Amino acid sequence: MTDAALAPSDAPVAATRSVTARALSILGVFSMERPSLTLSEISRATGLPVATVYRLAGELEEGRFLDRDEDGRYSLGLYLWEMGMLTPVHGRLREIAMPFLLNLQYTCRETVQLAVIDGIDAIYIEKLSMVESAPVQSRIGARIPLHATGVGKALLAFSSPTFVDTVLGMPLMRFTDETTTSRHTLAKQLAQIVDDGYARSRAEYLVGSTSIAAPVLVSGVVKAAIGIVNYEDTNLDEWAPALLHASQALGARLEELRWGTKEEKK
Amino acid sequence: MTDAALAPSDAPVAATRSVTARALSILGVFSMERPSLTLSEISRATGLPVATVYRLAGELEEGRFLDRDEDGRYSLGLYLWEMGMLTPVHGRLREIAMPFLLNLQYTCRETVQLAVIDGIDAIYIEKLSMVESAPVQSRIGARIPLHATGVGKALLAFSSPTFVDTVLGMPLMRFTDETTTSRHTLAKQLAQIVDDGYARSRAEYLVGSTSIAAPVLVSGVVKAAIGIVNYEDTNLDEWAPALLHASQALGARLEELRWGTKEEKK
DNA sequence: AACACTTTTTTCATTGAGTGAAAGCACCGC
DNA sequence: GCGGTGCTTTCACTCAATGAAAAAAGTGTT
Repeated sequence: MTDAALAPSDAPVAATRSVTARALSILGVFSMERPSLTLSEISRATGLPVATVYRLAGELEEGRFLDRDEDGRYSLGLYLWEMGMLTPVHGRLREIAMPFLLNLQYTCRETVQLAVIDGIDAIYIEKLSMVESAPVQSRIGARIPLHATGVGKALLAFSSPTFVDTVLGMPLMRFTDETTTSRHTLAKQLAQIVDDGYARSRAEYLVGSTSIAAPVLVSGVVKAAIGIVNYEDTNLDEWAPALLHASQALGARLEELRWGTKEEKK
Repeated sequence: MTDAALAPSDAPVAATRSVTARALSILGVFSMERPSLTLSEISRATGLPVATVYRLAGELEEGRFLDRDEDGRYSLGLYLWEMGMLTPVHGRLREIAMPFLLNLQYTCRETVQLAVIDGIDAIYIEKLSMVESAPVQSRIGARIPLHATGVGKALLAFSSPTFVDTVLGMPLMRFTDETTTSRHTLAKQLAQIVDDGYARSRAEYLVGSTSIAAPVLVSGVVKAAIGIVNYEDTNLDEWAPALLHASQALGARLEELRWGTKEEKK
């Protein structure tokens, strides 16, 4: 990505008038690709005048939301990470899921992942891998399409019909030759997944990657999905029983812990 | 914690005049103990007028920094978690450390933890446990004293003399009967730890918990510490070789990856 | 070492975004 | 129906945020 991509013309972004929104938009310009930025880069990326960014970034730094290294480059602060750890996805889901994921990982020794739905994407909440295999696409925090991965399809298959319709109503992006882009085929696959209890995916999102994934159901609604992936294109079905056991056990545990959460209204 | 603890009188907190600082202070009132709050609770906790909190929280919600459930309660938003994942501790440390931690966990099957220094505390960055053993004190994101835990002492022992002096200069809080509170004794322990290459701790912070921990050195400076803990008071020294292997391998890996970081200036 | 260029920091007069008291609603429990 | 509490909206006032501009500090080129 060149600097030109951040030219003011490309950034009608923060046409917002409110101070708060401006400050938040500063935090928003950091990304996996650009984990640290200079003052003027932020200014260009947000479309805000340097002087304004200077002041706001200063306040964010004061609040420990931003760090500034000796070169003057800004990066997201540790405090932000600490807050992330207070978030429900972490405290109420990842924390509780961890022992189940570890046990599963221990059993099959493949990469294990946990994902949830956010908007019309899936997000990886956790990924346990004993090797440094990490293709960028499957980093923790990464957003991935619901129609083209194991966990995605597991999440979708057990979602409400109206939500499925919404997703099927949108263009199904193609990522590889194997990506399912036909609504009809996908619908059939989803039905099959419900039948089987788990989803399979081969090279639909990333060439060479294979996965199986099962939903985590709490009182009948999908809260997450657990997946097993590898990047060697070997068959994973032998692990289906272990996967199902883990996802069901986690679901049961979450149900047990539903200390007064009234989320079933949804 | 009663609600009285949040009474206005206790909260001269946000005497700040700046809008940004006010908005950020709203995020700051969420904690492990209070992961979700109502509008008026936030108002009391921050000392800001309800109307102000109403507006600011509304903007934070718009920016997806806060979530609001159907009951109107606010909680920290998923976006905040996503940002946490972009933070250096996650992307540059945890991500890289994970395979090493998993391998260690796989070897010894005890709880494995990763911690770094922040200010004069240690912070747990990761904790891998196959059982739901989690005492609140050792949650990921929790701050713990440098003088009273395995990872803490490992971090401290390999820190710069000036930093050690700073920490020894502060009151060493007592947590259990076993906590080392004498500067002199602690200094001797630290020297011993440097000699041994790893730290030991028994019930110094939490009764019944035992741990060993080794520093992760990158170009000779401590960047983190890896620890093995259990809560059954059994001896862990048998795992010292595996622990040292993991921490050294991680250190080497981090050194290898230091793509242009000029942190050695420090 | 002087020059052209970029980035960061500081200043300051101007103004409109943020403010919060107060009133209006909504929702309890009694 | 009636106090009590919490959430939302309004609005006149004002002070904090603004950003152009100048100064300062750095970076690279000839």
